Amino acid sequence: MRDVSDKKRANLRDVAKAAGVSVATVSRVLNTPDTVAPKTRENVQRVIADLKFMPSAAARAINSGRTRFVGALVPTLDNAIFASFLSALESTLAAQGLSLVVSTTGEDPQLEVDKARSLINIGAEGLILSGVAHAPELFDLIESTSFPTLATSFFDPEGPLPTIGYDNIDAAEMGIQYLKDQGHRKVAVVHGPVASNDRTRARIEGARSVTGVSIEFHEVPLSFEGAARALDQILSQTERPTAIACMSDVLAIGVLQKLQRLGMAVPGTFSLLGMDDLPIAAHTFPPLSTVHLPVKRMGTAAGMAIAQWLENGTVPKAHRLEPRMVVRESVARLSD
Amino acid sequence: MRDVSDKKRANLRDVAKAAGVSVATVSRVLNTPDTVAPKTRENVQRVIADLKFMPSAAARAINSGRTRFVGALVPTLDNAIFASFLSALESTLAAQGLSLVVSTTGEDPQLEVDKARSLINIGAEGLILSGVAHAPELFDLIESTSFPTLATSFFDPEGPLPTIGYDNIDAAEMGIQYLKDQGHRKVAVVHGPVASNDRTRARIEGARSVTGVSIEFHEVPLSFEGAARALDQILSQTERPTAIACMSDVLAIGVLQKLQRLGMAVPGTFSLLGMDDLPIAAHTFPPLSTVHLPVKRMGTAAGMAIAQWLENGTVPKAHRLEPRMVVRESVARLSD
DNA sequence: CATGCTCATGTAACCAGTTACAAGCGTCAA
DNA sequence: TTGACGCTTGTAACTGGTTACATGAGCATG
Repeated sequence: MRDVSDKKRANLRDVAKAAGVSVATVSRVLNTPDTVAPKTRENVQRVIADLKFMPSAAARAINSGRTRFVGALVPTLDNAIFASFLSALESTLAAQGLSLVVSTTGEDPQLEVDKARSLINIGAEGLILSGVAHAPELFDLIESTSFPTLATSFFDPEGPLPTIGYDNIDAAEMGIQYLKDQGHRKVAVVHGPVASNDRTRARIEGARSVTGVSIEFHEVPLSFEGAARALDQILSQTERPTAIACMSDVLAIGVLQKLQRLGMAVPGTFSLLGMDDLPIAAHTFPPLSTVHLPVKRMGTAAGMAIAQWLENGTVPKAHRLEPRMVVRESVARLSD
Repeated sequence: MRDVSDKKRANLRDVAKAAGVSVATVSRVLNTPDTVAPKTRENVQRVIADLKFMPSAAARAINSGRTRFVGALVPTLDNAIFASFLSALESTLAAQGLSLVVSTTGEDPQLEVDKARSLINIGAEGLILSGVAHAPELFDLIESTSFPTLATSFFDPEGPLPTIGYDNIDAAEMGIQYLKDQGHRKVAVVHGPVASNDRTRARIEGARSVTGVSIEFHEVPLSFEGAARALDQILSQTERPTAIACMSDVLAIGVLQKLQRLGMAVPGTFSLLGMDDLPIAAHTFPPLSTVHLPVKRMGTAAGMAIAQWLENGTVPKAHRLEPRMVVRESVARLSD
């Protein structure tokens, strides 16, 4: 009998009674310890320890209006690029006393809206979106509640939301321009699904913007299998490109492995360019030349920005992170 | 002026007033709509929509005692094996109406305790641990509060916590036994840090348990760089092994890439075996033979188990998932 | 026409905290 | 001795929901 009642988590009143003080005093010991007399304080603290009392976060939240957690929406965790981003984001938030709730959307705008709504419902104080052609309903939701929301993985100073990210057009242009500088005039671009993915669309636009290079586009699922399929398409053509530019390292690595299996040399037969700069890119054979996207810094910046926003109400300005061309050994210099 | 007051999120009382009903009726419309007269219900629902009312999760939690989220502690998000696990876990939880709060511990037992405490503090209903030599304090914390906690990434029917995972001893044994069956008698085992990582220790034990094979161990950081370093060690020896068994695919891929860079054939010069079966393992060149660890199923199982636990109070039984030898092309059959 | 029942709704207590305000107490100066 | 002040503590209202219980209307039945 006693055991059962003992099981229930102790609350403020229990502590107050056991310590022979009022609930206010206990609350003060927790929040403003220096306003209570040392003797009382120590007594209360002992009782708290004895009863293993933990204040209910929900009850606190109801008063302060602060839940101290933010939600992040990412398309998937299965691509290292997002995992890497979240990893940096989580550490940064943790250092600010905030927790991170993760939801995956699978690039589905409707699912994104639902999950966003759900995150807000359960009390997230802010939202961090990443890289999806967000459904208009989502903007309505965010705007109507003026909910602290940050968009990442792209940069757009004009957009309705503050963005922290890189310019995907630039990134792709930088990669293709590099290929051009190395003498490539015919390039195959391999990219993931375009539907409901504005980052990919921007990259295509960036690739197109480079003049003097003839480009063909291959849209495939964003996976190793997809990459292999793209390569099949490329090989089946009569007039082959000299370089393959992949809009994601996952695709580049898929292409690379398939080429090796076919016994085709990189950069001998094809030059190969990636984008993202996943950790593995430095360790492939040959090491992959790729456009580095600063996702770690993006995670840190997003974490800091949202923390500031929640703490001081300072709405972050759009924050642009520069992609960087990382030259390794997968692209050959073509002499004319 | 009006704008400012409009900004405040509407609450139950506001809705009740605007709809000309009592708070109880509004609450009923939300929770048990069929106990409210259709006319009233529709009226209230319209007002709710007008005011964009969203019930506060905190206030609900305070009554029901349920926050509807669970915490997961993983060493890192930068290894695909954990990201993959979390991905499955998150989908499963979402389907059960639960959210997932992610914390990373970097294999640091003290940090794990801190983060666990913090997760419980902020109201997590359950905890999912994975693969770390958990500090004794953590057990005290969990046991003293009989907090719903699940351990994953290993299997131990005797342990203090319900476990859902594979037997790491078995997994390693299976891999080394396979090498033995293929005629290998001298094997280099490459593994990550042993300190505060009981899974790695178990794998070493499993490798040792195979008789008739001479094994040397190489402990390195769990990264591509670490793998390269291990290979350097192996190559510097006078009597080289015929096979390299890596206790993680990350290491295996690191070794593979380094071997390629050195122009050494796999499985010609060395046979190579991995563990985890990351998606990329099927796409390396040559495709990597590896011990498949069912992390996706583990994520799903853990999600279901904790949901059941919270819903019905059914404490899950230890749940064993079988590793599986995946034979691809990186291990050569040695004739005697 | 009175009684009993069901159905819809309202009142108020309750959850576990925070906090404005009041009050008790001791100390010191006038 | 009295009043002012500061320090510590307690009372009770408040946060935003849920829900036990009470109330009252509408209808069928005796």
